[in-house]
Amino acid sequence: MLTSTSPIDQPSPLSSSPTMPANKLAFLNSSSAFPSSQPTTSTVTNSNGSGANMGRYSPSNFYRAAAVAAASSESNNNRRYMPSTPWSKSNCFGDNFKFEPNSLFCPSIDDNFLRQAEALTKPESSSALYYPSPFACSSGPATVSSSSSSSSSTLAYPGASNMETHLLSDQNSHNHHLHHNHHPHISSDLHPFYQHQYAAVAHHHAAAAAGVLPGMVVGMHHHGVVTGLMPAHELDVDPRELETFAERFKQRRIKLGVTQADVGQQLSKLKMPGVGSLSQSTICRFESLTLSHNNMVALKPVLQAWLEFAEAEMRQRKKDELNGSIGGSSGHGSSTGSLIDKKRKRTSIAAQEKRFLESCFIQQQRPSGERIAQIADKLDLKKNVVRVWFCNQRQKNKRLRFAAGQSA
DNA sequence: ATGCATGAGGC
DNA sequence: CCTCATGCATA
Repeated sequence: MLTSTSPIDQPSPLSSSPTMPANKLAFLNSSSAFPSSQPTTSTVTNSNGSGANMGRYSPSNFYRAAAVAAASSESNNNRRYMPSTPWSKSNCFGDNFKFEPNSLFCPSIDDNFLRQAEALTKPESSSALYYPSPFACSSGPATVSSSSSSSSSTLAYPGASNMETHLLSDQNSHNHHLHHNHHPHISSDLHPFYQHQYAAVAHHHAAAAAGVLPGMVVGMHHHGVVTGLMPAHELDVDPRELETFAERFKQRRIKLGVTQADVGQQLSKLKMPGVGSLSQSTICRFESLTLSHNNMVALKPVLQAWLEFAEAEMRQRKKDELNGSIGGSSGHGSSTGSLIDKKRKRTSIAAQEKRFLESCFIQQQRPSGERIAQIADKLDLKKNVVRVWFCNQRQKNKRLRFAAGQSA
């Protein structure tokens, strides 16, 4: 009763063809008997109460508008947006670029699809054909085994080694010039494959002339997201500026002795219209520039406001102390820890499965529901898990990397 | 810092 | 069922 089944959790119509789970993973077991052939969190029993008091934001049209506008802006070719509108379902490139001639007629093609993905997961097979990346075949098979830690999924691709990812950032002409080494892994987050896609997508489709003009102030809001104070033209925001700000923000934040989580919480104190609190995750992502451009742009003024607020506060405090005023007054303590919280469990997809998924992704970034079901079936994962994985993968793929080719 | 997840809004 | 912003949970 209490457990509300997640709405997206569908019974997967395709699973009507019960296949033996044992067979499904045969390809995985063949080479190495991996400990847990199943996701560590076998079932997503959670259903989480979606935090009764958790304010959850939703995307605003605001962002969208900007994204679309970005798509039509020639001066911003370097932005890696994926304008949702233009290529939502069928796009000439980037999305479904699988070159199967008659994939719709042959029933065995699907099988072929999975076989391909399977092949790609095997170190021996250098089917680099499916890697549009220039580095695709630069380094041999090897690397796959290094992903045993299951945490570095993005590097798990066959042939995606540190060296390559390094090259990758170079290709982007994005050499962390000013900022130092704090996040060595950030620039190596994207697989060459992804980069390529982006490059390809970036230059076309200016056709979708957005109805959003730079300068128009979309004051609309739905529930409580950041609304009124965003610059009406995100497009004018230079990625370099964001990068600089993010870096500086982090430094000053640290100087203030405030954690990312603190920032998130204190944000609500600002009482900015439509601005509540944010999570540590978001602050972290902001600082590391791992949010979408629009998201960065939207959050920047908010965080900037906080920064100024916090610094002003600190100055004030220091002043007070110098005046020999009454200090302290930072008492607090009562915090009842509710242990009866129902925690949501995170499914952990094993490295092997991830590799398979990644291979599938290479063939098709937006697999159909049926395909997803097949994959899920093969990996013995819930369809929804696979679906979400693809969604996240796409999103990750789209994730911004600022300062790329911003030399002009 | 990041993987898997939720949910709103949109086709 | 997608995208996008965002968060919990965790490595």
